[in-house]
Amino acid sequence: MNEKKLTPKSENYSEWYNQLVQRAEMADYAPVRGCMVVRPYGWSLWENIQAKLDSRFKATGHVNAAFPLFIPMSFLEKEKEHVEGFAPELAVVTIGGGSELEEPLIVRPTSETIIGHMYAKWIQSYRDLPVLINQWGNVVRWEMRTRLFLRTLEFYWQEGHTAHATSEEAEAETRQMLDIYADFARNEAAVPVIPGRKSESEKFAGAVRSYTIEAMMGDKKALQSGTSHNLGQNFAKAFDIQYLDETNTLQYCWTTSWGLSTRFIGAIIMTHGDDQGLVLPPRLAPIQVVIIPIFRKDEEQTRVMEAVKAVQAQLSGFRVKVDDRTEVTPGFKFNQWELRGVPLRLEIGPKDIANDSVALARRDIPGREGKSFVPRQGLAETVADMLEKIQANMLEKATTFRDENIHEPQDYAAFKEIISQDGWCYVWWKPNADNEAKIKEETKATLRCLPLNQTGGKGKCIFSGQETSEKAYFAKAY
RNA sequence: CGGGGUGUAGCGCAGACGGCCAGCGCGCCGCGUUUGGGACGCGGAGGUCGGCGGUUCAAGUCCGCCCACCCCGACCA
Repeated sequence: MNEKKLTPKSENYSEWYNQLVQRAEMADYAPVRGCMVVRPYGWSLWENIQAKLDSRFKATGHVNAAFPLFIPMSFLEKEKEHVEGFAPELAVVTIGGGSELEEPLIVRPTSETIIGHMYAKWIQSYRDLPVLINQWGNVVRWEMRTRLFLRTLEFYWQEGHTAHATSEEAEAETRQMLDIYADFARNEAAVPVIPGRKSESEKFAGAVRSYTIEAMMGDKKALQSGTSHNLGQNFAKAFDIQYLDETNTLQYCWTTSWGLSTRFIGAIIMTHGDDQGLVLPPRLAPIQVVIIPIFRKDEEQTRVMEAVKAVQAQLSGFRVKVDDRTEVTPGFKFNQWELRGVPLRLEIGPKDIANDSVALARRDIPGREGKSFVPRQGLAETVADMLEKIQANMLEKATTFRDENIHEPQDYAAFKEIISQDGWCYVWWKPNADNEAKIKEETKATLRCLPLNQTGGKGKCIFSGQETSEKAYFAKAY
């Protein structure tokens, strides 16, 4: 931890990740096993993620609310698959105020049940539909193995829960939210994702259909980065969420749920990070431009700091940080802000003042190539333009990397070979849970998704050889 | 829960055969010189050696039990 350089990605990827998260002050280990403290820099990134998602939710008619952390144990038991799926990872509260509770409370692992309970109260008529509510909160799942951001006992997320009059409407909502996640991932986080449907064995406990956005990390492992579920009438029936339709007939609602968590921060780190540290997409970066003043003598300091103030004012439209510490050298600051992934570094020294210019260094292009000297005139436009270029370049680089590592083997032997080298396989697939399990056992690869934009046509299933019209992605995953 | 490993200053570590004052690097604090790619000098602060018990004149050091964490497997956003 005290060495100056990070462990290189190529040497030990998970060590690189662990060091980076901590050294960049994104998060730290909490005193409780598997729990994390999200530090201000990490939380700031999360707030920007929240803002981008929340505005998309609002624009599509959703409203926010807050439901309780505690859920009666019995609620979970009302939906068979749901309880089976979550029972092993529940935290249960049995004592309150010093005395044994009549009914144990679970700390929510997700809120379908308690929200379903409330929807049953609130919904009476088709006129009450649809109900489109989102909640920002935390949930607890007692996981075996944990990693900062990727899998912690407690994590932060948003969970949307909607109720509709028809199956078609619920499916449309499920797909709409998946589209929103995909759009957010690509256009705000520069994380290229593949939207698709989960297989039966990978779907959410209690869902009819689950959709996912899958991303490829820097070690080529897949990360499920957001999910959207069509719950059909499963929860409506379990919780009596019913409405009277136009013909005065009692009907069960059709519900959905969709979530994206702080795990996505892990996706950003592992999609873009390099051996110098984080590389944050400009649209989400807590700090977009860091200004580093450079001076020797007091006289220089005065002049430089004046120029810094002026430049800062020019850049008031951006998230700017001036690093005016005098106890560390500029070189130290360069490294530190690169570690923390700030997209653009702006240097101002005596030479720049003489030239009426500033030096700009792009985080996405290391070294001299990424550095340029630009005039002070029109600096705001230059910076805006450069941030856009960085954002675009990051998406392009990540997309290229991903596509280079997706292969289309023609037989199972080739499939195994690719998986053993951590590549992704895009193959014809005839849905079959047993075969899926066998592949997982033999190769450790799981069916990541059946992508939404299928190439069409027919082919022979990579495993069973049966004719099929669907293709699937297989990969090792987090 | 099975297999392997580690607990000594904030972090990373060193401390033969037990021996008296527990050390090194980084970081931290003070002063001075520095400052365009991780500065340097001098002076400081900081420790229940994971816990409990045992052996011994004497225990980071040997023995036992416990605890915590890490890595590898079975579960997962």
